Amino acid sequence: MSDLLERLRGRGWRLTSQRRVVAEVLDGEHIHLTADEVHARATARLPEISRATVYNTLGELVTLGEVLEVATDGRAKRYDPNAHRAHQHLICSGCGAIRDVHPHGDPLADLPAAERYGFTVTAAQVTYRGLCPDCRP
Amino acid sequence: MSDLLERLRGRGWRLTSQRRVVAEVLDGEHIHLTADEVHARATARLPEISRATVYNTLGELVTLGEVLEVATDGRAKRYDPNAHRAHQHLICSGCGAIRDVHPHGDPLADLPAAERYGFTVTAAQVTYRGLCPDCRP
DNA sequence: TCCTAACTTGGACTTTGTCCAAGTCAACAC
DNA sequence: GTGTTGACTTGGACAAAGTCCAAGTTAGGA
Repeated sequence: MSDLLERLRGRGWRLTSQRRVVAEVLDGEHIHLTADEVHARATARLPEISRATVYNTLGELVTLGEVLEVATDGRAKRYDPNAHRAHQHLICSGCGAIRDVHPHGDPLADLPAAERYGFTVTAAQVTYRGLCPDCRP
Repeated sequence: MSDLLERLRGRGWRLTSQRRVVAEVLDGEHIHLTADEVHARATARLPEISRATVYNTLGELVTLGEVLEVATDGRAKRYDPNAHRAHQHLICSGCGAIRDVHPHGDPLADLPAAERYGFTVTAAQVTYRGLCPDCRP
Protein backbone atom coordinates (compact mmCIF):
# COMPACT_ATOMS: atom_id res chain seq x y z
CA MET A 1 0.00 0.00 0.00
CA SER A 2 2.56 2.53 1.09
CA ASP A 3 4.21 1.41 -2.13
CA LEU A 4 1.33 2.87 -4.06
CA LEU A 5 1.30 6.10 -2.10
CA GLU A 6 5.05 6.41 -2.51
CA ARG A 7 4.81 5.90 -6.24
CA LEU A 8 2.11 8.51 -6.51
CA ARG A 9 4.03 10.96 -4.42
CA GLY A 10 7.05 10.36 -6.63
CA ARG A 11 4.96 11.43 -9.57
CA GLY A 12 4.08 14.75 -8.05
CA TRP A 13 0.76 13.80 -6.49
CA ARG A 14 -0.27 16.03 -3.65
CA LEU A 15 -1.09 13.60 -0.91
CA THR A 16 -4.42 14.68 0.56
CA SER A 17 -6.41 12.70 3.07
CA GLN A 18 -9.11 12.12 0.45
CA ARG A 19 -6.71 10.59 -2.04
CA ARG A 20 -5.13 8.50 0.65
CA VAL A 21 -8.49 7.09 1.67
CA VAL A 22 -9.51 6.25 -1.90
CA ALA A 23 -6.19 4.53 -2.52
CA GLU A 24 -6.53 2.57 0.71
CA VAL A 25 -10.05 1.44 -0.13
CA LEU A 26 -8.94 0.12 -3.50
CA ASP A 27 -5.85 -1.50 -2.16
CA GLY A 28 -7.53 -2.97 0.88
CA GLU A 29 -10.07 -5.11 -0.92
CA HIS A 30 -8.90 -6.90 -3.98
CA ILE A 31 -12.27 -6.89 -5.58
CA HIS A 32 -13.84 -4.87 -8.35
CA LEU A 33 -15.75 -1.97 -6.86
CA THR A 34 -17.94 0.59 -8.59
CA ALA A 35 -17.26 4.28 -8.02
CA ASP A 36 -20.24 4.47 -5.69
CA GLU A 37 -19.00 1.50 -3.69
CA VAL A 38 -15.62 3.14 -3.37
CA HIS A 39 -17.37 6.29 -2.23
CA ALA A 40 -19.40 4.38 0.36
CA ARG A 41 -16.29 2.71 1.80
CA ALA A 42 -14.33 5.94 1.71
CA THR A 43 -17.14 7.74 3.54
CA ALA A 44 -16.82 5.24 6.37
CA ARG A 45 -13.29 6.49 6.97
CA LEU A 46 -13.63 10.12 5.98
CA PRO A 47 -17.27 11.14 6.29
CA GLU A 48 -17.07 14.37 4.34
CA ILE A 49 -15.45 13.09 1.18
CA SER A 50 -17.46 14.05 -1.88
CA ARG A 51 -18.53 11.98 -4.82
CA ALA A 52 -16.75 14.37 -7.19
CA THR A 53 -13.44 13.77 -5.45
CA VAL A 54 -13.86 10.02 -5.61
CA TYR A 55 -14.53 10.26 -9.34
CA ASN A 56 -11.59 12.59 -9.81
CA THR A 57 -9.22 10.39 -7.86
CA LEU A 58 -10.30 7.20 -9.60
CA GLY A 59 -9.82 8.92 -12.94
CA GLU A 60 -6.33 9.99 -11.94
CA LEU A 61 -5.39 6.52 -10.74
CA VAL A 62 -6.56 5.12 -14.06
CA THR A 63 -4.57 7.71 -16.00
CA LEU A 64 -1.48 6.91 -13.96
CA GLY A 65 -1.93 3.22 -14.71
CA GLU A 66 -2.34 2.22 -11.06
CA VAL A 67 -5.93 1.04 -11.48
CA LEU A 68 -7.85 -0.46 -14.39
CA GLU A 69 -11.31 0.54 -15.46
CA VAL A 70 -13.53 -2.40 -16.32
CA ALA A 71 -16.71 -1.75 -18.30
CA THR A 72 -18.53 -5.01 -17.83
CA ASP A 73 -22.07 -4.50 -18.98
CA GLY A 74 -22.87 -0.90 -19.72
CA ARG A 75 -23.80 -0.26 -16.11
CA ALA A 76 -21.40 1.33 -13.68
CA LYS A 77 -17.72 0.95 -14.42
CA ARG A 78 -15.70 -1.10 -11.98
CA TYR A 79 -12.20 -0.36 -10.76
CA ASP A 80 -9.57 -3.05 -10.60
CA PRO A 81 -6.55 -2.37 -8.37
CA ASN A 82 -4.63 -5.29 -9.88
CA ALA A 83 -3.12 -3.23 -12.70
CA HIS A 84 0.42 -4.56 -12.44
CA ARG A 85 -0.14 -8.11 -13.56
CA ALA A 86 -1.74 -8.80 -16.94
CA HIS A 87 -5.01 -10.63 -16.52
CA GLN A 88 -8.48 -11.02 -17.92
CA HIS A 89 -11.92 -11.20 -16.35
CA LEU A 90 -14.48 -13.92 -15.75
CA ILE A 91 -17.95 -12.58 -15.07
CA CYS A 92 -21.00 -14.42 -13.74
CA SER A 93 -24.02 -13.75 -15.92
CA GLY A 94 -26.23 -14.41 -12.94
CA CYS A 95 -24.94 -12.25 -10.12
CA GLY A 96 -22.31 -10.13 -11.83
CA ALA A 97 -19.41 -11.42 -9.74
CA ILE A 98 -16.03 -10.78 -11.32
CA ARG A 99 -12.85 -12.81 -10.95
CA ASP A 100 -9.40 -12.16 -12.33
CA VAL A 101 -8.18 -15.02 -14.53
CA HIS A 102 -4.96 -15.77 -16.37
CA PRO A 103 -5.54 -17.56 -19.66
CA HIS A 104 -2.80 -19.16 -21.73
CA GLY A 105 -1.55 -17.64 -24.92
CA ASP A 106 -1.65 -14.13 -26.28
CA PRO A 107 -4.92 -13.08 -27.91
CA LEU A 108 -3.08 -10.35 -29.82
CA ALA A 109 -1.26 -13.05 -31.74
CA ASP A 110 -4.58 -14.46 -32.91
CA LEU A 111 -5.48 -11.39 -34.92
CA PRO A 112 -3.91 -11.76 -38.36
CA ALA A 113 -2.62 -8.70 -40.20
CA ALA A 114 -5.41 -9.06 -42.73
CA GLU A 115 -7.89 -8.49 -39.94
CA ARG A 116 -6.24 -5.35 -38.60
CA TYR A 117 -7.42 -2.89 -41.25
CA GLY A 118 -4.39 -0.69 -40.82
CA PHE A 119 -4.93 -0.25 -37.09
CA THR A 120 -1.97 -0.22 -34.73
CA VAL A 121 -3.35 -2.80 -32.33
CA THR A 122 -1.93 -2.45 -28.85
CA ALA A 123 -4.14 -4.41 -26.48
CA ALA A 124 -6.60 -7.28 -26.34
CA GLN A 125 -9.06 -7.56 -23.53
CA VAL A 126 -10.86 -10.86 -23.00
CA THR A 127 -14.04 -11.21 -21.00
CA TYR A 128 -15.23 -14.71 -20.18
CA ARG A 129 -18.85 -15.14 -19.20
CA GLY A 130 -20.63 -17.97 -17.50
CA LEU A 131 -22.40 -18.99 -14.32
CA CYS A 132 -20.66 -19.18 -11.00
CA PRO A 133 -21.27 -22.18 -8.73
CA ASP A 134 -23.85 -20.24 -6.69
CA CYS A 135 -25.88 -19.20 -9.73
CA ARG A 136 -25.86 -22.52 -11.55
CA PRO A 137 -29.35 -24.09 -11.69
CA MET B 1 -33.83 -7.70 -44.62
CA SER B 2 -37.19 -9.23 -45.33
CA ASP B 3 -35.45 -12.33 -43.99
CA LEU B 4 -35.18 -10.68 -40.62
CA LEU B 5 -38.77 -9.44 -40.66
CA GLU B 6 -39.97 -12.88 -41.71
CA ARG B 7 -38.05 -14.55 -38.92
CA LEU B 8 -39.49 -12.17 -36.41
CA ARG B 9 -42.98 -12.63 -37.70
CA GLY B 10 -42.53 -16.38 -37.48
CA ARG B 11 -41.78 -15.93 -33.81
CA GLY B 12 -45.02 -14.17 -33.13
CA TRP B 13 -43.83 -10.61 -33.47
CA ARG B 14 -46.54 -8.14 -34.26
CA LEU B 15 -45.15 -6.25 -37.20
CA THR B 16 -45.67 -2.58 -36.49
CA SER B 17 -44.30 0.26 -38.56
CA GLN B 18 -42.07 1.26 -35.64
CA ARG B 19 -40.46 -2.15 -35.39
CA ARG B 20 -40.05 -2.33 -39.11
CA VAL B 21 -38.23 0.99 -39.15
CA VAL B 22 -35.89 0.03 -36.31
CA ALA B 23 -35.06 -3.26 -37.99
CA GLU B 24 -34.44 -1.49 -41.28
CA VAL B 25 -32.14 1.05 -39.69
CA LEU B 26 -30.03 -1.67 -38.12
CA ASP B 27 -29.98 -3.79 -41.19
CA GLY B 28 -29.33 -0.92 -43.56
CA GLU B 29 -26.06 0.25 -42.08
CA HIS B 30 -23.68 -2.41 -41.00
CA ILE B 31 -22.12 -0.28 -38.33
CA HIS B 32 -22.45 -0.16 -34.59
CA LEU B 33 -25.02 2.44 -33.63
CA THR B 34 -26.02 3.62 -30.19
CA ALA B 35 -29.67 3.58 -29.22
CA ASP B 36 -29.88 7.32 -29.73
CA GLU B 37 -28.34 7.05 -33.17
CA VAL B 38 -30.86 4.37 -34.06
CA HIS B 39 -33.58 6.68 -32.79
CA ALA B 40 -32.28 9.60 -34.87
CA ARG B 41 -32.21 7.51 -38.05
CA ALA B 42 -35.59 6.00 -37.28
CA THR B 43 -37.06 9.44 -36.74
CA ALA B 44 -35.99 10.41 -40.24
CA ARG B 45 -38.31 7.74 -41.61
CA LEU B 46 -41.07 7.80 -39.02
CA PRO B 47 -41.05 11.17 -37.29
CA GLU B 48 -43.24 10.26 -34.35
CA ILE B 49 -41.40 7.18 -33.14
CA SER B 50 -40.56 7.47 -29.45
CA ARG B 51 -37.35 6.79 -27.65
CA ALA B 52 -39.07 4.23 -25.44
CA THR B 53 -40.12 2.20 -28.46
CA VAL B 54 -36.62 2.22 -29.88
CA TYR B 55 -35.24 0.97 -26.56
CA ASN B 56 -37.98 -1.66 -26.31
CA THR B 57 -37.42 -2.88 -29.84
CA LEU B 58 -33.65 -3.04 -29.50
CA GLY B 59 -34.05 -5.00 -26.29
CA GLU B 60 -36.37 -7.46 -28.01
CA LEU B 61 -34.01 -7.90 -30.95
CA VAL B 62 -31.20 -8.63 -28.50
CA THR B 63 -33.33 -11.14 -26.59
CA LEU B 64 -34.26 -12.86 -29.82
CA GLY B 65 -30.60 -13.10 -30.76
CA GLU B 66 -30.94 -11.00 -33.91
CA VAL B 67 -28.73 -8.18 -32.66
CA LEU B 68 -25.77 -8.05 -30.28
CA GLU B 69 -25.27 -5.50 -27.57
CA VAL B 70 -21.72 -4.20 -27.34
CA ALA B 71 -20.63 -2.36 -24.22
CA THR B 72 -17.42 -0.78 -25.38
CA ASP B 73 -16.46 1.80 -22.83
CA GLY B 74 -19.08 2.35 -20.21
CA ARG B 75 -20.74 4.96 -22.36
CA ALA B 76 -23.77 4.17 -24.46
CA LYS B 77 -24.21 0.58 -25.55
CA ARG B 78 -23.90 -0.11 -29.25
CA TYR B 79 -25.99 -2.48 -31.30
CA ASP B 80 -24.41 -4.86 -33.76
CA PRO B 81 -26.70 -6.33 -36.42
CA ASN B 82 -24.11 -8.95 -37.36
CA ALA B 83 -25.30 -11.51 -34.81
CA HIS B 84 -25.22 -14.55 -37.06
CA ARG B 85 -21.50 -14.87 -37.54
CA ALA B 86 -19.17 -15.17 -34.57
CA HIS B 87 -16.79 -12.25 -34.44
CA GLN B 88 -14.91 -9.92 -32.14
CA HIS B 89 -14.38 -6.18 -32.12
CA LEU B 90 -11.49 -3.86 -32.85
CA ILE B 91 -11.94 -0.39 -31.39
CA CYS B 92 -9.97 2.77 -32.12
CA SER B 93 -8.84 4.40 -28.88
CA GLY B 94 -8.79 7.73 -30.67
CA CYS B 95 -12.14 8.13 -32.38
CA GLY B 96 -14.08 5.17 -31.04
CA ALA B 97 -14.61 3.55 -34.44
CA ILE B 98 -15.52 -0.14 -34.23
CA ARG B 99 -14.79 -2.89 -36.74
CA ASP B 100 -15.81 -6.51 -36.71
CA VAL B 101 -12.79 -8.84 -36.83
CA HIS B 102 -12.34 -12.60 -37.02
CA PRO B 103 -9.36 -13.81 -35.02
CA HIS B 104 -7.92 -17.32 -35.23
CA GLY B 105 -8.35 -19.81 -32.46
CA ASP B 106 -10.87 -20.13 -29.70
CA PRO B 107 -10.24 -18.00 -26.62
CA LEU B 108 -12.40 -20.34 -24.55
CA ALA B 109 -9.81 -23.04 -25.03
CA ASP B 110 -7.17 -20.78 -23.50
CA LEU B 111 -8.81 -20.73 -20.10
CA PRO B 112 -7.58 -23.76 -18.16
CA ALA B 113 -9.89 -25.55 -15.74
CA ALA B 114 -7.78 -24.34 -12.85
CA GLU B 115 -8.68 -20.77 -13.81
CA ARG B 116 -12.43 -21.37 -14.00
CA TYR B 117 -13.18 -21.42 -10.28
CA GLY B 118 -16.16 -23.71 -10.72
CA PHE B 119 -17.84 -21.42 -13.24
CA THR B 120 -19.65 -22.88 -16.23
CA VAL B 121 -17.95 -20.71 -18.82
CA THR B 122 -20.02 -20.27 -21.95
CA ALA B 123 -18.60 -17.36 -23.89
CA ALA B 124 -15.46 -15.35 -24.44
CA GLN B 125 -15.60 -11.87 -25.84
CA VAL B 126 -12.41 -10.28 -27.12
CA THR B 127 -11.96 -6.57 -27.63
CA TYR B 128 -8.88 -5.38 -29.45
CA ARG B 129 -7.82 -1.77 -29.01
CA GLY B 130 -5.51 0.38 -31.00
CA LEU B 131 -5.33 3.39 -33.28
CA CYS B 132 -6.97 3.46 -36.67
CA PRO B 133 -5.06 4.88 -39.65
CA ASP B 134 -6.81 8.24 -39.32
CA CYS B 135 -5.96 8.63 -35.63
CA ARG B 136 -2.36 7.51 -35.81
CA PRO B 137 0.07 10.37 -35.05
C1' DT C 1 4.88 31.02 8.98
C1' DC C 2 3.08 32.43 4.61
C1' DC C 3 1.67 31.82 -0.12
C1' DT C 4 -0.23 29.82 -3.87
C1' DA C 5 -1.35 26.49 -7.09
C1' DA C 6 -3.56 22.36 -6.59
C1' DC C 7 -7.24 20.10 -4.55
C1' DT C 8 -12.03 19.52 -2.69
C1' DT C 9 -16.82 20.52 -2.24
C1' DG C 10 -21.83 20.49 -3.16
C1' DG C 11 -24.99 21.19 -6.25
C1' DA C 12 -26.57 21.75 -10.84
C1' DC C 13 -26.44 19.52 -15.03
C1' DT C 14 -26.00 15.81 -18.79
C1' DT C 15 -26.37 11.31 -20.66
C1' DT C 16 -28.26 6.96 -20.89
C1' DG C 17 -31.75 4.18 -19.84
C1' DT C 18 -36.25 2.49 -17.39
C1' DC C 19 -41.09 2.69 -16.02
C1' DC C 20 -45.92 3.57 -16.34
C1' DA C 21 -50.81 4.82 -17.32
C1' DA C 22 -53.38 5.96 -21.18
C1' DG C 23 -54.15 5.68 -25.94
C1' DT C 24 -53.62 3.10 -30.49
C1' DC C 25 -53.56 -0.56 -33.73
C1' DA C 26 -52.26 -5.42 -36.09
C1' DA C 27 -54.08 -9.53 -36.63
C1' DC C 28 -57.55 -12.69 -36.07
C1' DA C 29 -62.56 -14.16 -36.16
C1' DC C 30 -66.67 -13.51 -38.18
C1' DG D 1 -65.53 -5.21 -44.25
C1' DT D 2 -66.27 -4.81 -39.22
C1' DG D 3 -65.47 -5.67 -34.49
C1' DT D 4 -62.59 -7.16 -30.75
C1' DT D 5 -58.73 -7.55 -27.99
C1' DG D 6 -54.38 -7.94 -26.20
C1' DA D 7 -50.05 -6.43 -27.68
C1' DC D 8 -47.74 -2.28 -28.85
C1' DT D 9 -46.63 2.73 -28.60
C1' DT D 10 -46.36 7.19 -26.48
C1' DG D 11 -44.63 11.05 -23.71
C1' DG D 12 -43.30 12.30 -19.60
C1' DA D 13 -41.55 11.39 -15.16
C1' DC D 14 -37.99 9.13 -13.01
C1' DA D 15 -33.37 6.92 -11.90
C1' DA D 16 -28.48 5.85 -12.22
C1' DA D 17 -23.92 7.15 -13.44
C1' DG D 18 -20.98 10.57 -14.34
C1' DT D 19 -19.30 15.55 -15.43
C1' DC D 20 -18.67 20.43 -14.57
C1' DC D 21 -17.99 24.63 -12.10
C1' DA D 22 -17.37 28.56 -8.90
C1' DA D 23 -16.09 29.08 -4.33
C1' DG D 24 -13.63 27.52 -0.42
C1' DT D 25 -9.64 24.81 1.62
C1' DT D 26 -5.00 23.04 2.10
C1' DA D 27 -0.28 20.55 1.15
C1' DG D 28 4.06 21.57 0.62
C1' DG D 29 7.70 24.62 -0.92
C1' DA D 30 9.93 29.38 -0.03
